[in-house]
Amino acid sequence: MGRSACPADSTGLRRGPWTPEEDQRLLTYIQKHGHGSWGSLPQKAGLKRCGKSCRLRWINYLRPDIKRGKFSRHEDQSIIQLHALLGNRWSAIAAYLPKRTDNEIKNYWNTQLKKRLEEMGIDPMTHRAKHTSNLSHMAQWESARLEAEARLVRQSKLCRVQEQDTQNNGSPAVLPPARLFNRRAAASSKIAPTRCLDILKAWQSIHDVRGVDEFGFNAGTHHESPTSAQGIVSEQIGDDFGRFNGGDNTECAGREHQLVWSNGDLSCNKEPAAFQLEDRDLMVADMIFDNTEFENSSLCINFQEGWNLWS
DNA sequence: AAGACAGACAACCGCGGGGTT
DNA sequence: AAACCCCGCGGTTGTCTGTCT
Repeated sequence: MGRSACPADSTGLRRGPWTPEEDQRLLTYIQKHGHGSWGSLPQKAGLKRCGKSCRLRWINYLRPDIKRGKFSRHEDQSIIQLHALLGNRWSAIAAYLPKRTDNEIKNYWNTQLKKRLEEMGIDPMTHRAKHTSNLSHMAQWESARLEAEARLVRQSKLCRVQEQDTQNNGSPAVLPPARLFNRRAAASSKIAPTRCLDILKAWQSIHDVRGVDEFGFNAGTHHESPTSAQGIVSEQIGDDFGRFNGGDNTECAGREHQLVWSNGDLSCNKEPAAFQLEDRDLMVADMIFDNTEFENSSLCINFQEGWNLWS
C-alpha cells in the first residue's frame, strides 16, 4: 500500500491557508486543463503546494458546483437522518446533499448538529434517547422520528433491491438522492407490519382508506381532509380502534394513540399545519411532506402517552 | 481597549482501497 | 505476487473571527 505524503515543510512547499492568487492559479489551470493527476498538477500549475493540498482546495472550496452558506432546516434533517443510517460516512452522506462537501457536512455535524442532539437528550452516535424517562417531548419526537426514518429508508432500499433482483438486470441497486425520501417507494415496500411507536407509521397508495390498512392499522372509514381541521384520532385498544375527534388540546393518556388523516390529494406540503401542531410537530410534518409528490395517500402518526395533540 | 475564550471552518495527516507496473 | 502510486476518506489540528469579561 502506498501512501502519498505531503512533506510540505522539508521541500519548501507552502501549507496553511490559501491566498487568492493561489486560488486563481489553481482555478485557471483546472478550468483550462482539468486536474488530471493531482501529483503533477502543482508543478504544471506553478503552485508551491503538494497535490493533496490542491485536490482538497479544489474539492472543498473552489469547485464551481459548491453551495456555501447556512444549512437549511431540510438539510439539517437530512443530515441527521442520514447519519442515523450511515454513521460517520461523510462522503456517503454528502452524496445525498447536492452541492455540499463531506468536509462541510462533517464540520457542521461536529460543531452544531451533534450538540443540538445532545441538548435534546439524544446520543449523537446511536441516535437513541439517553434517558427516556427524562426526555422532553421534543426529544421523544426526534428520537422516534429518526428511528422511523431510518427504517423507511431501509425499507425503501430493500424494496429497490428486490425490484432489481426481480428484474435481474445485473446493475447495482443504488438509491439515488432524489428518491431517498420518496414516500411512494416506501409505501410500496412489502415489509411486514409492525406496531412500534414510530411517528411515521405507514404510507399507503390508495385513495379510499377503509378497514385495516396494509400495515395492520385501522385507518377508519373517514375521508377527512387535514385542511378541515377534523383529523381523526383513533384510540388504540388492543386490536380495536375506538375513535374520537381530536378536541382541544387532546392529551393522550394511558395508551398509545394514533393520529390518522387521509386525503385524496395531499399535495400541499403545509397540510398538517391545519392541526395547529407545535413546532416540534411541524418539524415532522415538514419532513414528511417536503419536496414530495404526495397524492392519494394517507398517513398515520402515533402518539405516546403524555404527548399533547393540539387539534 | 485588550486579553481570554469559544465557535466555526479550512486545511492537514495518516490510513486504506484500487489500479498499474 | 509484490511494489508502487494515486486517490478518497475520516479524524484531527490550526487559524480566524466574534463574543465575553
